[in-house]
Amino acid sequence: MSDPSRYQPQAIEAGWQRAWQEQGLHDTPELGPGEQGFYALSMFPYPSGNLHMGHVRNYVITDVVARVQRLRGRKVLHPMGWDAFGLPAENAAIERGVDPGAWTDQNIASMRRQLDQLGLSIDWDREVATCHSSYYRWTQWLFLQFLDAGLAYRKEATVNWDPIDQTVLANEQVDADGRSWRSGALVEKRKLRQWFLKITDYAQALLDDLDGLQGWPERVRTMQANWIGRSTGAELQFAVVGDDGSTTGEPITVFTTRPDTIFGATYVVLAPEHPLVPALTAPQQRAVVEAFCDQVSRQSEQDRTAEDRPKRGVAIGARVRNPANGELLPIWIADYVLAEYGTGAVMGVPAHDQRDFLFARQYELPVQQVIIPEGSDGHGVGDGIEGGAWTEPGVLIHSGRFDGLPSDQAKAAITAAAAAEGWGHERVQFRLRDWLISRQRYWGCPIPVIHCDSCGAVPVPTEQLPVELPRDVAFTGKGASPLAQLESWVQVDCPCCGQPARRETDTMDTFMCSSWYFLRYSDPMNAQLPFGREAVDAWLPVDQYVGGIEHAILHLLYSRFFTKVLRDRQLLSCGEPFTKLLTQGMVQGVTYKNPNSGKYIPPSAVADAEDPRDPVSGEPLERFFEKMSKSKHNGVDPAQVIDRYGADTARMFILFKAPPEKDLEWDDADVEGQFRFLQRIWRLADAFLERGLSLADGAGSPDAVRGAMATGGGTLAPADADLRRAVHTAIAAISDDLDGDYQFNTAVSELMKLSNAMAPLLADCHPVFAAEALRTLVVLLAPFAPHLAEELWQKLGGRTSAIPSTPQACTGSAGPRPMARPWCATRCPW
RNA sequence: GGGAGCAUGGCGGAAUUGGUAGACGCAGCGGACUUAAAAUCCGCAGACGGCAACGUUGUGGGGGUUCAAGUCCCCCUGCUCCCA
Repeated sequence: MSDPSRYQPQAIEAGWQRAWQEQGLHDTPELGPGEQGFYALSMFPYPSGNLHMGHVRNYVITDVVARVQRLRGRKVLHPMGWDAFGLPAENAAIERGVDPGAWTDQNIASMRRQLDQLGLSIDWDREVATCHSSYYRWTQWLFLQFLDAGLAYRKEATVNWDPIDQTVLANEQVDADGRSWRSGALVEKRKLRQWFLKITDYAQALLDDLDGLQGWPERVRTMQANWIGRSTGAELQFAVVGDDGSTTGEPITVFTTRPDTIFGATYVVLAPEHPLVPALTAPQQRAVVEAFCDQVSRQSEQDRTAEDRPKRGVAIGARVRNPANGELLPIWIADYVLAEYGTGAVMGVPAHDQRDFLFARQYELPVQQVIIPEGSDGHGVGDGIEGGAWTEPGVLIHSGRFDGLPSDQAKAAITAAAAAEGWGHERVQFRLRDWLISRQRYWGCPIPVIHCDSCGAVPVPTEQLPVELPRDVAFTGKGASPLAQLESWVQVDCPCCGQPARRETDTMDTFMCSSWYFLRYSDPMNAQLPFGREAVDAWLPVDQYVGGIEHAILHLLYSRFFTKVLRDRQLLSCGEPFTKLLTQGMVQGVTYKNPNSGKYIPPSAVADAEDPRDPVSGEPLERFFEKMSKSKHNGVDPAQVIDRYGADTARMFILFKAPPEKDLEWDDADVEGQFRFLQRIWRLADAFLERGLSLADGAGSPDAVRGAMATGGGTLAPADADLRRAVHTAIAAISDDLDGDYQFNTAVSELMKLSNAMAPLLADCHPVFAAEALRTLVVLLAPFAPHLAEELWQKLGGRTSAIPSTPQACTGSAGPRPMARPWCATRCPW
């Protein structure tokens, strides 16, 4: 304990963190004209107040990337900030009466303290918090850009309402079970007038540019492509036919991806919300239709469209003419047709669409097969229609002049015929829908719009920004948003006509705030603009983005959309914000579960990990690894790990235990092992010093080694040769592990191999080569365990920081610049 | 149901991309040091057989291509993720 030569991280880490801070070592250097910097970015956290292991893994990975780039001589931007709007602050206000802003600022301060203990090389001068008006005035400014570009609009829509959080949600924020991504509540449908961003205008560009994102994981690109969901099909018009056989009024336009099956249509279905429904409904059907629409409005989208749910519908008592063959078909409305998708109307082809098939069987509608498998002779028509629809492509039958055509040709031919005859045209359809950004909550960025009876929705003039969130509001958790209840804030004069008007009381989806923060970091103090063109173009796109896979669609898609819009507004040059993306795996904790009771047992209550038993009943427990969570009692507190082993051990463990993109199983025994490894390095340095050697005055530098080699005539003693081989093998292997893919786990194992090889050789080898080995080990270690590397560098006689902040800083002869060379070396020419 | 991915010792994971499988670490075992323990150091370690040299076998299962397969191709099983 009192032995000063022992490795005691607690005694050294805080000091180095202070030294880096004081020397401004992690400040972002100015870029010269045309100079290429390196932008390393972690997804910024919500300031919950508690740092968890997932954060630690995220930021350590990015930190290593940033430190390696600095060692290689690049100018690095490595910022951090806070995704600080959101419901937890507002809920704290409702439950405990605290001010959401003050509550958030406290959490930021406390998380900042925890982050600082990790020794991250962050430029805190560029810190942003989305809830500060110095930031959100620009979120509002950008919203007005969207408005000006015609990309923000307001419409009445059936929206997802979260009954727990009392707000609407975007489609992306409702999961496959129809539950809120945040509260987990089953969302309800409500009709409200809401703000949307026209992300669909960029659907094609967002899809096309995925191909260029070769630095992204394949599966993220696939997920985005699926989400955008492009399909080519046709819009076909079915004329409505009156009782006397004449066509009347507006035709019904259906969207289909299978125009080749039009001869198999036996009915047409409208969404219950379709605008033509009231006009077309026959008087005798009106009551039943209205009852049905009312009932559907309470169903979730999932309930309506899932293939395995029963389909329900009613005929509305009107008919259309099939434009392909003139047949009269009944019009139905059904729950499985959605108003928001396509045209809100489909043609029912039960023979070749599974949902149509189930619907037709339910209501005994006719089935007409018009596609047969290729190579079939047409016998057994109707086969395969018994159990379900034949949905594969094939060859057309019962399709008049199109008989015999294969499906793909028939699609084109029928669409062409429709266009020529005026009853349809080709149509590209996207699954992606416009982004609903209104939220009926207080703790968010106010939408800078004023509603005037005579002028309509008027943008707040940019010189009046920010529209500040009022602080003197009452949080009841009931009724409308607190903003809507604050008349003194709501009442305002119209900027257009000066008449009394009312502020928009909705705030923005927090994903708006996080869709451009990476741009603000390039120019965080700018008081005239969200960012200057020069600054943003100098640093963007982000070279390496690191974050969780859970943002594969939401945040990453929205950010790409923002970037493209801002490029088209001439505010920046790049079309994609993130060149390379690393999605790190989860950090999992050891979990004990009683299989009989289903209860989770805290690891601290388990006496014997080899034979885990329920502390109360003595029943044997299941042991496995699962994402850390309070309810499973399997969380590990980063602060406790740092207190016990130091930040360097925590960093090394996280990097070594698994490749970065894979899930990581937190294991205390392995943490112990990492700590032992760092101790061995410490002892290695002690042994070196005990031999009376040092790294002062460039000892062991490439120049010194070259000199010794020349003097020795190029021949090496066996111990010297072995040592040099180990050193340069490690340099090559680690350089390789850090190029392209980040294989931190094998890089750390190479450090271990090097230290294992050095231990028995160091005593016998030539001082120059001993110095070379130790010097290399310390510098190779620096990005991973920066505090220890600094301490050893100083202890061994180095005078300045081992981690140069800028290329200029490493030109001094006493500095470690010569050591930066190992990162470039590939093979040792012995 | 559709799409993608994964499967290697007791465990986490390596394998220059077709070339000595199991690097590195954890756990384990043996030894040194110690009155003892901790710490540290040295050594062993896929499985089976053998005192040993060594032999056989071995990357979820089955088949194939190749001088050579953990790696490439086909089928099967199991798990994970995304979409329905």
